[in-house]
Order: sequence, then structure tokens, then C-alpha cells
Amino acid sequence: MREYRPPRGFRDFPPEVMLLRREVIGKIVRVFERYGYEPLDTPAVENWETLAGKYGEEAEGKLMWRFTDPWSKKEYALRYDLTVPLARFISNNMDIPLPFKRYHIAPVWRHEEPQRGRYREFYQCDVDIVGSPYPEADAEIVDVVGESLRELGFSGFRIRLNDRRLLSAVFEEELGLKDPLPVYRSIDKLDKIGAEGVRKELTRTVGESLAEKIMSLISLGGGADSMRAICSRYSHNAKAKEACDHLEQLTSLAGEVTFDLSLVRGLDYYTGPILEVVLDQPKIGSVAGGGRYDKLIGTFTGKDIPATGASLGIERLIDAGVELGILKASRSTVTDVYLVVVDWSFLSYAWRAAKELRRSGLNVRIDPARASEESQRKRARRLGVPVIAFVGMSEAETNSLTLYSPAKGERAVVKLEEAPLVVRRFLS
RNA sequence: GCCCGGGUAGCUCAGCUGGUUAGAGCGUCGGGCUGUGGACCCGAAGGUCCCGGGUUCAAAUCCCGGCCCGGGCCCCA
Repeated sequence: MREYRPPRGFRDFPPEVMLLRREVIGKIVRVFERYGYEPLDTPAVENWETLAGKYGEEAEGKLMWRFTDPWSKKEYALRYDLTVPLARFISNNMDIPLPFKRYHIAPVWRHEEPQRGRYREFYQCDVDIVGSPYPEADAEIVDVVGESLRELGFSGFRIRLNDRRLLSAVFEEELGLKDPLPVYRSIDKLDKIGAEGVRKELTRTVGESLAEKIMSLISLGGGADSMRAICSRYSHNAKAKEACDHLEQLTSLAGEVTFDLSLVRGLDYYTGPILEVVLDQPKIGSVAGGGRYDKLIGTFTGKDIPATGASLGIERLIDAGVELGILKASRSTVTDVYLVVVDWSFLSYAWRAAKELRRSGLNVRIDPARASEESQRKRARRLGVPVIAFVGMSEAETNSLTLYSPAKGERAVVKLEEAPLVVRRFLS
């Protein structure tokens, strides 16, 4: 037989996986809403012009899913993230009261080579605040991200923080780099290739003396102290000072963050603080990222509106969480009760019993294919249904059900009216 | 683009020091047994052993190329 599978990097989500994903998303939504973010969704497809010029050369050159509609010949693209669609949405709804706080949980598409924690279709969970230039907005984003991770059960993670203005002030204005990108790319690898590796790369690209200066900057390590050290060294620079004041206020409000001058991030549209979350345990890349993008909305409206936000990568969180054992599907089925019909001549009673249980709010499954008792029991076990209800002659004659909880090893014969109560006891 | 591992039944895989009719478990289907339900019994169907070439009397098995999947690098986030 010919094999048909999803395209490379795309996945099916079978029920057990969906239940876990739904649980994870539910927890994240609860945190987002606790802070008063409203739900938003936008189309999977955007006009190419909407997304063009927003992400940087590499993204647009090879990472975006882009196509020409064969009928209209118009150019479209699958959305690459949720931030640019937000900016587009704002530009179409300029009457929206600001600050606008929204969350957006939806798939995005990137044409990358799949790997662990990397797919071509994956969900992002975005939270953004549109309409505030102040550090408290950024601080809130930091807190929401941290709280989401804690809600999911993660404790070993770092929220790395930096600022695009500071990067630009230090590397372009102070150190005079015309093209800082290769330098950024090198220092961004600090975690991966170590200080010596970075030093080598830098020596090759900018020469030894500059490399030394850069190394001394990024080797200050993380934390508030290194931030203050860098900030005081460059306090004479207006742009650096602006960034430093912003970061100072941000960190005074937000939960614990790690300042890190080597954090860069790839997207073009960031203009201020940038953040990234990495887990201590599995090396799976970043699980969240974000930052301030005060000029992005202006590219649509002509008028800049300050905005800041972050995105949690649910695939990596799930992959990592499962690996760490802090996430696992608590159930593999939505069914509460599997009603096993021992003798199909009592189908009508079984049917009535199922309806009765459903009316009480329970999820009840009854075999629609007249399977043997044995195979019904097997299916129930395999699904992990918490309560099995048997219906045969004696139950039908006495208006009752025999309930069994495999987990508890308990069984009870109860009147149909009392069945929901007993089921709930078995479920608890 | 590069490096590793893999591709055998619907699924998970064994077989791979070449050698009759290619196997297991699970699942599916059929039958039997069973009213206390965490592995019951019997039977059946189901394979282009990824594709192409080569070596050989003989290839699922060895060699080369390709395709696909997974992981890693680069990159990205």
C-alpha cells in the first residue's frame, strides 16, 4: 500500500496528545486571562505584502511559506508569527481603545528543517500589550511569561533580558561596528560554543583588540550587577542611557530575570527590551521569546504605536515537559463511563441508561458496533476509561447498573437514579 | 547543505555472520468460553522485506546510488 503521511515537519495529533495539548493551552489561557488579556484570532493566510519586509532577510528568503494563488495569481503567505498579524489587525481597527491587551494561540508556519522541538507547523501562544511605551508593560509581559511556565510546572528556567537600543549603542555607536550582525551572531552562541569559541570567531571577524573588548563586556555574566556595570560604563551614551533606565524600571517591577548582553534574537522588528526563556534541563532551544516593537505597527498605519509582547512555544514546552515528567496526559480519553452491553437484547435499556448518565453531565460511551462483551471490556481498558458500567439481564430487569472502577478495584450494583452519584465517587 | 541512525504485516519490532514456504506481540476479522470484568482459548486474513542497480549458484541480509523518516550540526527561535 502506498503511504500517505503528513508533509515533512507537519504532525497529526491523536486524541491522547490532543488532551494533553488542550490541558497545556488551558493553563496558559488561564494565566493570560488572569492578567486581563482578551482572545484574538486572525487568518492563517495573509497577503504577501502584509508580511513582506517585517522579519529580516533570512526569514523571508527561505523560511516563509509563500505561494501564488493559481486562480487570481495573487501572492500569499502563511503567517510566520502572530505579532505581525496583530500589527495588521491594529491598523485595521484604529478605533480600538488603547492599551489593547490580547492573547493569540494559533499555529504558525516556518519552512525549516525539522528536528526535536522544531516543526514546520507549530503553535505559538502570544501575549501582547499595544499602546504603552512604559517599562511596566514590558515588566508585565515578563511576569505573564514566568507565571505561565510556573503554572505548567516548570521551575528550572531563566528569563534572559537585553535591549536592542543597548546593543546598538554599545556595538554600533561606541565600538563603531558598521555591520554588527556577525558579532551578534557570534556572541549569541556563547551558551553553545563557550567563551573561547566566541573569542575565536570574533577575532576572525573584527580583529583581536575589538574582540577583547567585546569579550570583556559579555563575560560580565548575568544579573543586575552586570547590567549596572555596562550601564555605568556607557552612561554618557544617550541611547544606552535610555535603554538602561528602561531596563532598570522593568527589573524593579518584574520577577527575576537574567540580564544578558549576548542575547540578540533574530527578528528585525524589535526596538527595545528583548527577552528569551531557556530551560535548564533539556537543551531544546528557547521556549519563549519576545520583546518591544515600537515601530512595527507604524509600518502599517504610518503612525507608530508602541507595543510589547512575548510568545510561548507550546511544542517545545510540551516536548520538554514530557521529557522532564512534569507534563503527562492525565487521561487518555474524554469518556467517563464505558457502558458495556453484556447482552445486546437489552440494547434499549442500555441506551436509556447511557442517556440518563449523560443527562447528569457525564461523558458516556456505548459500543455502536455490537461488539462482544469481551472486546467492549478490552476497549474500555485500553482507552483507560475510569468507570465501566455493565448492562445485562439483571440490570435491565431491576433498572440498575453494575459499576466498576478498574483503578479502585471497586464494584457496585446501583439503581440507575443513583448511578451518577456513584460514578462521580469513582471518578474522584 | 553536512554528519549519524533507521525503512520488514495496520502498529511496535525480530530476522540481517547471505541458503527451503519471512516471524512475534499488539490490532483487525471469524468462532468458542465467560455475569464480577487488568492479559481466556481456537482459527483466519494481511508483506513488492522503501526504490533502482551491482556482487553471487543464491540477497530482507553484502556493495553503490536514490527517496523517505528520525536525531545532530549549520541555521533559526
